[in-house]
Parts: sequence; C-alpha cells; structure tokens
Amino acid sequence: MKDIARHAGVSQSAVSFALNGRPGVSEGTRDRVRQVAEELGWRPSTAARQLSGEGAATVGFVLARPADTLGVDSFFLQLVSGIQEVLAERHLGLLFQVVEDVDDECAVYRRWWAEHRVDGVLVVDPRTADPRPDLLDQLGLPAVVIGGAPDERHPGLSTVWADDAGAMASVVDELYAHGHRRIVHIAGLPGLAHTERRIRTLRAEAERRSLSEVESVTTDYSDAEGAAVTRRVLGRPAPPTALIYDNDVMAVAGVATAAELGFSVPADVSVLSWEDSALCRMVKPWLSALSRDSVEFGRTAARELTALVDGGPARTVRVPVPQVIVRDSTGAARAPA
Amino acid sequence: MKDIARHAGVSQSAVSFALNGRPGVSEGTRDRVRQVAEELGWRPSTAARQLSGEGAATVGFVLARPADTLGVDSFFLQLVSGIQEVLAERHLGLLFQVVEDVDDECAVYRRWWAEHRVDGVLVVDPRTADPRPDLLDQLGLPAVVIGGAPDERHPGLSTVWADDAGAMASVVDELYAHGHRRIVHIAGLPGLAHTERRIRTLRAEAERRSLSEVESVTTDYSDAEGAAVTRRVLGRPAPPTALIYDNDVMAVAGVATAAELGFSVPADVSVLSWEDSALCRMVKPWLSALSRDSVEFGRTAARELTALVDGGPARTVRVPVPQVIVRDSTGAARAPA
DNA sequence: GCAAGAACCTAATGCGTATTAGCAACTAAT
DNA sequence: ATTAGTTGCTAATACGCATTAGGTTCTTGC
Repeated sequence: MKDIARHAGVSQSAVSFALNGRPGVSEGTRDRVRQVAEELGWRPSTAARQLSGEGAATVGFVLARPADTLGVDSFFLQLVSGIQEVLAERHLGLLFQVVEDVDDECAVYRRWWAEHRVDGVLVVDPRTADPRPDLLDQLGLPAVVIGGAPDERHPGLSTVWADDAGAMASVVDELYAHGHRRIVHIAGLPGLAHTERRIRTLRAEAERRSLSEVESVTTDYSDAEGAAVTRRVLGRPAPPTALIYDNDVMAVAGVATAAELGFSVPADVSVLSWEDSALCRMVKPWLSALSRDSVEFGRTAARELTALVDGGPARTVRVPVPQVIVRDSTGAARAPA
Repeated sequence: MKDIARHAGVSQSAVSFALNGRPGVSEGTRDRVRQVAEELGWRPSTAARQLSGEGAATVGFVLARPADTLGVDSFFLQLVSGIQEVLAERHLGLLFQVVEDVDDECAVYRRWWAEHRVDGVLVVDPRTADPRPDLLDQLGLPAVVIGGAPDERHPGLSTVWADDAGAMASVVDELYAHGHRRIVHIAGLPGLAHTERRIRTLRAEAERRSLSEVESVTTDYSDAEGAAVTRRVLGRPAPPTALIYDNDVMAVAGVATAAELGFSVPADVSVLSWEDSALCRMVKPWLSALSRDSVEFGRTAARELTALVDGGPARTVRVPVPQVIVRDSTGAARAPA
C-alpha cells in the first residue's frame, strides 16, 4: 500500500479509503488508486487485515479418521466441493486437517481458535456422547454440525441435518410392503449419531409391526466387514430377505458375497445401499440406493457457517430427506417355500 | 503476551525471549513466564507472527476438477492424509481448494501468494503444456509438483514422481511373456503428463517388439467411458487379449462390460488396473493392479515442500516404482484358435 | 466579506508479535 | 581501581492494514 500511495501521489490512508470503498476520497483519486493497485497486482495481506480487526477469512474442517479408513468414500469430497463453492464466493479459505480421533480433533480446534487461525469450523460425523459441541460452546468458536440431530443443549451451534429416521421409516415401509419380514441392517460405526438414529428407528419400526427378525449390526464401514457380516447372516437357517447397507462400499461387497453363497439378487435377497455413487452402477445388478445431494449439503452447511461468522443467529436447518433410487437390487421377497 | 508480561512482572520483550528460547532472560524468569503462559492458555497469533517476518505457517493444495468427477477416488484422500502427517508435526496448516480448471487454479495461486496466505503449494495432475510451473517460477512461490516427470526447465520447483514409464515397460514385458500380442490401454485424461508418459512408453515398447495391435485410448476416467471403450474394442473381429485401465473405476466397469459381452476374465481377456484400492477386491475376479503407496507419496511431497519453504534447494525425488499385485484378473493369453 | 460547513486529504495510532537498540548492575581482567 | 565485558532486563521499532482524529481548501449562506 505504501507503494501504491507513492505511485498515486497520495497518503496511505487515502489508498485504504479508496480501495475499501470508504468515503473521504474523490472519485478521481479512487479510480487512480484502483488502477495503480491493479497494475502493481496488489492484494491485501490477510495477516495484516486480521491483525486490524477483521477475521481470519478462513474456516476449518477436520476429518477424524484413521488413514486407512479414508479409502473409497465419495461423500466427503462432494461435501467439501459444495462447501468450497460457497466459500470461494466470499474468498474464504478452507483449512483442512486429517486426524486420528476425536480427541485430536478437539486439540486442533483449541489450537486453531487460540491462534486465531479460523473464524469458524465445520464439524462432521457427530457422535453420541460427543465432546465437541461442549468444547466449541465453551470456546465460543462458531461452528456448524453436519449430520447431527437438532441439539437444543447447544444453542450456539448451528446444525444441518438430514432426516435419517424418516428415511429409515419409509425404507422399512417399502420393504414391508414388498413382503420382507427378515431384514438385516449392516450399519456403520457404532457411536456415530446417525448410525444410532438409524438403528433406533429400525428397531422402533420393527416393533411397531411385531417383526422379530429385524436387526442392526455395526461395522467399520469397510468392504471386509460388510462382506463378513453378509456371509454370517446369509448363512443362517432362515436368512434375511433384505439387507440395508449403511454405505455403498459395504453394499457392493455384500452383493459379491451373496453371489458367492449362491444367493441371487434381488430374487433371493434384496440389497439397498444407504449411499449412492458411481459404485452402485458398477456392479451387476445395479444397486438401489438412498441418494442425497452431498454437494448441496455442503453448500448449505457453508452458508450457515458464514452466516454464523457474520454474527447471525445459530439455526437448525434440515436438508431434503434422502430419496430411494430404485434400481435392480431390490424387489419383492421370495414367497416362503 | 501483554497479560503474561503483567502477570509475570516483566516486559513483553522478556516474554517473547522466554517463550521463543532466545537468550537475554534468566532461566528462572523463563520458567515463570512459561508457566504463566500455560495457565493463560496462550498461543501466538499466527497473523501477528506472520506480520513480523515469519511465514504463513500454511501450505496450499488445489484440486482442479469439476465437482462430478470428484466421485470415487481413493488416491487423493490418501495423498492428503500422508501430506497431513508431515505437516502436522510442524504445525503447518493445509489450505485446500477445489476449482474447476487449471486457469482457476492459477488464479488461486496468484491470490494466495499475493495475500501471503501460504508459504508454498503442492501441485497435482501435471500436464503437458502446463501453465503452472511457469507461473510458480515467475511468482517465486515455492512448490512441489506431484507426479510429474523431472523438469529441468524449472529449477526452482521440486518434483516428486513415480516412474510410470518404467512400470509400463515392465507391465508390457510381463504381458508379452504371457503371450499377449493385442493390448489396449484405456488411458486417463489426455493432457495429463502421466497419461502421455504411459502412452508414449506403451507405443515404444510395442514398436520394439513389432506389435501392431497395441494402442492407447484416452478417456475421462469415468466408469461410463471405461465401459464404452471396453465394449468397442472387445467387439472387434480380433479383440485384444489384455486391457490396461488407468484407474480402478474404469477397470471395474471394464470387467463388468466384458462379462456382459460373454468374455471371461482372465481366460478370454486379462485386465489390469493402474490403481489399487478396495474396489479391486470388490469384484469377481479380483483385479490385478499396480499398487503404490499413496500415503507415503504424500509424506514425501510434504517433506520436500517443507524443505523448500525452509530455504532448501529444489530437488527431484523418485518414489518407488508401482508394483504389480497379481490377483485373479490376469493370466496367459488364450492360444490362437 | 466572513463564518459555517462540506469535501478531500494527511498524520497518527493500534492490532500482537519479533527484533534491535539501549541501559543498568554486576563480574572479570588489567 | 578502572576498564571491558557479560548478564538480564526494558524501551522502541517494524510488519501491513484499518481507523480515528486532525487539517486544509473549497463551497455555501447570510
């Protein structure tokens, strides 16, 4: 800015006024200053800006996953892609970090906030008994929880969520209508809030219909566990007629395993993936799946966070319920022999 | 720091000396200051630090991909995971951005550097006729190119690369030894440096052996194009006996397509994936694949970047050649009828 | 023709840290 | 006993920007 001032023959203050659209400088001078700034390729130093009161112009995103679990997962890249779209408009940066577990994640939040590195954070994979909302509340770090249930205990946090429970209920409705009575839900990580929500809802729906042979089994989301559980439950004397997998990776592994065991999909067993992706159309039969717009999910979350950072109120917004895309892996239950 | 100084009864300078391990303060005072800082939960403001000469303590990573291409790709998350491991040790942040194309990517580099937001960047997906190395050279922005060939035209840039050409040569060796004479390489995006390297090497190897029915076809890496190309080449009067796919997604799509067309893998046609992931073990037969350690790739790149940022010389380091993991999708060519 | 006000600009200050220069008290060497 | 050197600290300054308080000229109203 000193250089610009010199080139334009004015003071640094005038330059600041001119470039920030403040009054106190004539239009002629303003244009001249702008032009010089342009020529010099000037951009304000974020550090200096931040030091004089502005925010860090950055939001944080922490992914707490062991490196080897990071494998095939289209959800996060799409989510991030949507987040970026919104952040880019406002020239906000995204500080990204991968850590091992939630404790490390908390440590990262503490550090980021103490160092004034971020203006807010996006929190994913909310859990039951999650230490993060308390911490964020205590720190006063603006945050949007992605995928959690509405949480009235932390009025400072925004929440963006999809109605997993409603989706599960309608899935069960559908399966029941097609004659399915024995259903196994190959769930994701225990402890994740949405895993527990789905499990609870499934149990409730089963009880409502007095179905005794309906259950959920938790896994680590890996193809290996997906296959193992599939093998186990299909090996029973009265195997399930419908399998609900909490992600696409396990669903694909499950279909392969079913085929090995001589089960035909969907004639012998229906398969539904709770995550839609290219994967679902890469196996035969194509997998029916619950589809959500992850990119839009990210956009919504980012919008909420920017609103929060700008001093807006915390809100709880619901994104559309995931829709079942019926492909070739689901059908009516085989009539009992 | 003002608070710490007050609590400890010394000047701010003393606090700075004490906390940064500088001489000019007694051990007693140093300990006292440290303790007060600890109690107050003090962490230096990165903005202020940066303003007084330190770097931004951040490196940048731009992914230039349309949102819908981001789908199933394990490579990047693993790469980033490795990068993070190294950066976390030194408390460096990773500023991440997804953009549409290389031009946008260049704009991001300009802005980041002008705003002093990053100390260096990691560049992925190098291309033929890539504008980025020139730009980075011109800007003086420290950078590590990941996956490019050694580039003596830009001595300021570090390069971390795998020997694709060597890997392709050995793959052809292997296939030739097993009797394959008609080989189709379903390549990735034209314009990507490693795509072109593989294509060139394949052609050279074919010429060396006077094989006329060897070719490469470029694609957009999608399962759709992978399937389409597979369908086309297997429909020929003399279909290839070996298919090399530049990623796992296309390989899987290719196997499914081959099965549809009545080709048995590997009896009628061998399939090799140039990317290993859980996907390769999710289809039958399990796919033989070229495997590389993407996490270690990321670590290496991050290490080179930190060295560069610390003022070290630019280097060109080679990571181990990808190894062929032989599974069930490759075998001897069927003897000509 | 003079005061009041507006328009345009400059000077000065602060943000939180690192660093340099300076200063006092004490120690070692001549 | 005086000087030179060392130790342990404080004061002052810079970093790049935003902002607030001043200051000059120009215009307007009576």
